[in-house]
Amino acid sequence: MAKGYTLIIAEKFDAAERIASALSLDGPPVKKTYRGIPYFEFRRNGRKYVVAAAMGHLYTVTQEKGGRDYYPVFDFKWAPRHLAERGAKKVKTVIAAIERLGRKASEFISATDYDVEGSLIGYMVLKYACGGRESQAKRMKFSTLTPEELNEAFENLMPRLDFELAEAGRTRHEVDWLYGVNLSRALMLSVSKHTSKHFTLSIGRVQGPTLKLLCEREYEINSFVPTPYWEIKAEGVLGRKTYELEFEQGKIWSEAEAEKVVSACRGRKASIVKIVEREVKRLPLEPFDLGALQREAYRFFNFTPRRTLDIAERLYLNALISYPRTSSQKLPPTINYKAILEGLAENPAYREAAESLLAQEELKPRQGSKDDPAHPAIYPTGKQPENPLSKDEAKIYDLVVRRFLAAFGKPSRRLTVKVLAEVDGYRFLLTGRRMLEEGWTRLYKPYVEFEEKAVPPLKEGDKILLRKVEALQKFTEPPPRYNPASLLKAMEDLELGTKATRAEIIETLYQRGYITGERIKVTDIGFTVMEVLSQYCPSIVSVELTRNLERQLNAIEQRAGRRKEVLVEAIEELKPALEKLKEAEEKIGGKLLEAIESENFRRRLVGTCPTCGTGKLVILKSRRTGKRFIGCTNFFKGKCKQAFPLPQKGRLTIVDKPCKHCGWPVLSLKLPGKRPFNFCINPECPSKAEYVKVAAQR
DNA sequence: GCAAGGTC
Repeated sequence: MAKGYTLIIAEKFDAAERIASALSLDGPPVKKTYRGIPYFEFRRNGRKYVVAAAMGHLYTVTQEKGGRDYYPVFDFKWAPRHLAERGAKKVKTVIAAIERLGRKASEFISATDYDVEGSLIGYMVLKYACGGRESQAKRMKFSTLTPEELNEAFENLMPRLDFELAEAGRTRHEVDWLYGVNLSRALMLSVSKHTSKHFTLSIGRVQGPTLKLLCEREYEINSFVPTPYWEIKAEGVLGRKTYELEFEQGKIWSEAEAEKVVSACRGRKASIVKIVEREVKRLPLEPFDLGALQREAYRFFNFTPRRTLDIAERLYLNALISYPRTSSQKLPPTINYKAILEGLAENPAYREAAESLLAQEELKPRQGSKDDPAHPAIYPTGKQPENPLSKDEAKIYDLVVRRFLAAFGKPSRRLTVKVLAEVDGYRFLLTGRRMLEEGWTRLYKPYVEFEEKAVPPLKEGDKILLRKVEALQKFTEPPPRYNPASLLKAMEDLELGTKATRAEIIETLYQRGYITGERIKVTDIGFTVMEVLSQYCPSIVSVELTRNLERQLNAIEQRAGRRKEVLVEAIEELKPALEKLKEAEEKIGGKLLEAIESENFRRRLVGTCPTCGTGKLVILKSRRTGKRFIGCTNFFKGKCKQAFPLPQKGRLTIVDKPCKHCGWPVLSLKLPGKRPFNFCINPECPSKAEYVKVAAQR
């Protein structure tokens, strides 16, 4: 065997630690650091091994040369990430550490996640940080970071890197860069034709179709014509009891028809013609993948997907939960169910539930169908927190723990009863539901909602008096607006973005000013961007671009396609589109700037002035002092002097709903690292008196 | 000041 040691490259620090622990046969590996970057050493069968960790992608695609003020730009190169992106300082040290460790190594193994991006991470590290060792390196192939699998992968090393996967990954980066950078610049530079101020605009393979989804929903809502319909409700009396009945057919589309039913049934006796009892068994909910955790956290705590990911990341780094960026819904036995439950049982909040599960004959969790090449579903590790958790962390932790506990629960059983009452051929429905056996739902409380509805003690042949029968006019409603959680789900369903990037891409759309509000509305800027791209480069706003790219990457993985051809195709598509965009630059920029300015005004618009009643209250900046305040637009006409002071620091947004105490406009202040704070602009607002009182009592 | 994808 060659002199020197074998260097194993992992995708991230946590994986490096697990790999070293799993492969080290005699005793735990030794943790060392180089300039603060940790790595591991161990021996196995007499040979020395060093495990170093990348930090995700250490290399990225960037412009070959030149500035950012022109397009088209088709020349790119791969470079260390700290040279290409701001805020990637740590990457420099990580690369330096791997370079240093690689110098004395005689053999190399890539042990990054076995997928397109992981294979590329390993390939780039071996090529650029290890002095061109990509052709000599071997590959560990595993699907979870369990000791068994890692040992198996190590004993059966692939003799070479998975170049095909890496090649596909490289192509993905490059195509995204070509489309994203060129089209984003086309948008921005068109605006620069009209103003010296800078406005950041962007578009890309994922942003495009996501924005389109929102625009289409907005069109549906705007063009929606409410149609009237009637619902019939009846109040039935039998003995001393009254029951609420619904017309079995549901919606009635004509008033005359509704009236006919009412007059035919009101005051009549209906006979119970049928009673259907059904027992419904429900399995526990699937274990959490990231998207499901983000949706539940939005539903119960109103956390945005991004906030949930941040919190989950912290819990993971504190070793309280497993890796959160997973798309798996599976809990493999190797995570050791029993040990985790025993750990959780040490926490009084979970003791009873955990012990009841440990007392079961068998621990067999519900498994979902979704899987992930590198990680299991999200689960608690069973470790006790060393420091008290923040309020937000405690919420997400509790949700993860209870979901995990629930996965081991028995199915819930509930009874639904449908009673059909008939008069003159018209049928009414009476429903009830009752929990027979709580099963897993008891373990998932308070995150399950089940409303019991008394089951009527009726039998066939009973006569029930329809004392009151009413037709209620209603109107059909447009589809609801997306919120951050439902948009995330839509992206998942369309396979736009990845589990780790979806939340961030939604945030980007907000930051660019394309969308606004929790119930997401598309702004003028968003619509204009969509309009421009639909006209000049429709592929960028189409899900088909992603589908097509997936097909091409698959072909590359199968050695049936070539990276070069894919890039040429992308450039051939982009070139004419960019030329036309440039020709129309003047016009496009004018439209965009107009939209940006109207959106900027809308964002500063607080509401109608309560003092003069005609002016608008707007957030303004004093020319003299540079301080921001709220002023009335009638000030400039010399008609109104109303003004309110504002906090000078933090990001201000205007809240849709007026103050519930006084009805005045409410602003939201977001200071870095803090939660948004809402306040009403009325200095005399009763809520403030309350606040002052509470503060005084402290 | 531009993408999307890893990870912190």
